[in-house]
Amino acid sequence: MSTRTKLFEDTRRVLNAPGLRITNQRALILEVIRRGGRHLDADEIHLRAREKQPRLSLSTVYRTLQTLKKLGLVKEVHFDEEHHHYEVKPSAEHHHLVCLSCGRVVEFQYPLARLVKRNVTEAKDFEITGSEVRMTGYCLKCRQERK
Amino acid sequence: MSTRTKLFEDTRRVLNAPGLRITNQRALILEVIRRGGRHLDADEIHLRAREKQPRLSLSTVYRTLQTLKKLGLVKEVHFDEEHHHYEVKPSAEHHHLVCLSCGRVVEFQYPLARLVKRNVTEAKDFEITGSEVRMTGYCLKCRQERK
DNA sequence: CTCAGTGCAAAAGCTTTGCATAATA
DNA sequence: TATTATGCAAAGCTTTTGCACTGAG
Repeated sequence: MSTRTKLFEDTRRVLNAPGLRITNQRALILEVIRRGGRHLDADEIHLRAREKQPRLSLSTVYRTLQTLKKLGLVKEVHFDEEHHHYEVKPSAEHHHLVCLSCGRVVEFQYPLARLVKRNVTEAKDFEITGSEVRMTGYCLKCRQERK
Repeated sequence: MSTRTKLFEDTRRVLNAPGLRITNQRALILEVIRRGGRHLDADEIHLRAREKQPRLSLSTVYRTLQTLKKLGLVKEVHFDEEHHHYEVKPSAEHHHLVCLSCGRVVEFQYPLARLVKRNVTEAKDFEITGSEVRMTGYCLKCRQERK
């Protein structure tokens, strides 16, 4: 089975919504997000995808990201300042530590949702579907360099 | 004591960093943020401030916001999609519920930081200075309207 | 009087959109 | 063949910056 076909098989599995078409671009973008480790932004995805498909446009990246978001396949996360980042939807709940000095993002697992959900749902009459915890501070390396 | 003088007294108390000057614009912007309830974005602040000082520019709003951020007087929070929002730095730790349907933001208090800090600091060698929890879901009103 | 702060306009990101063309189902 | 998706270029937004002028200290 060729790489290309395999990609398609894989993509078909996840992009099987009615009216949706499976294209090279989508397969590639999905692959990039999956391989790429976590927390890629649109530009980074574009960059990496273009290594294999140089004519792929940024707009397609954005449009695909929106599509994947609607399908619930990727999650948009909001780090510090600027633009959006995307990560494949994780199975285990995890959160982010952002270093204010070097910008590095570390993940940590902590089952907050369950803990908080019960309290909040009752107290605020809010049906919670997702949670994101972002803690800021300084990583070991930067703390050492400050000294 | 005139309103203007009172404003200045108040502003002086918080803007007393070396080299910083106290201006009408800063006093006004600070006032708007404080009165304005929570979660204003730059544009909204600009709008409200201009009711009293029509020539105040958006750039000044942005620059003041940066200044206040550096002074630790306001906090930048990241809601769902687009641009930044600002709130006066709260004394009590609180977090946000964002309704995916109507965009309403509800605050809730929950002493997460202490709880999580201990675990995370040790496990990840990360010195935590701030935390933000954003939970998404559907508020009571929107849930009722869906039915 | 000096230097920080302001307004204005222009620039600089990131993201979205319109339209003709290409590709999927 | 009927649509959906793409590429390109242009437009849209939010945010930042340069510069001459104003105003606080």
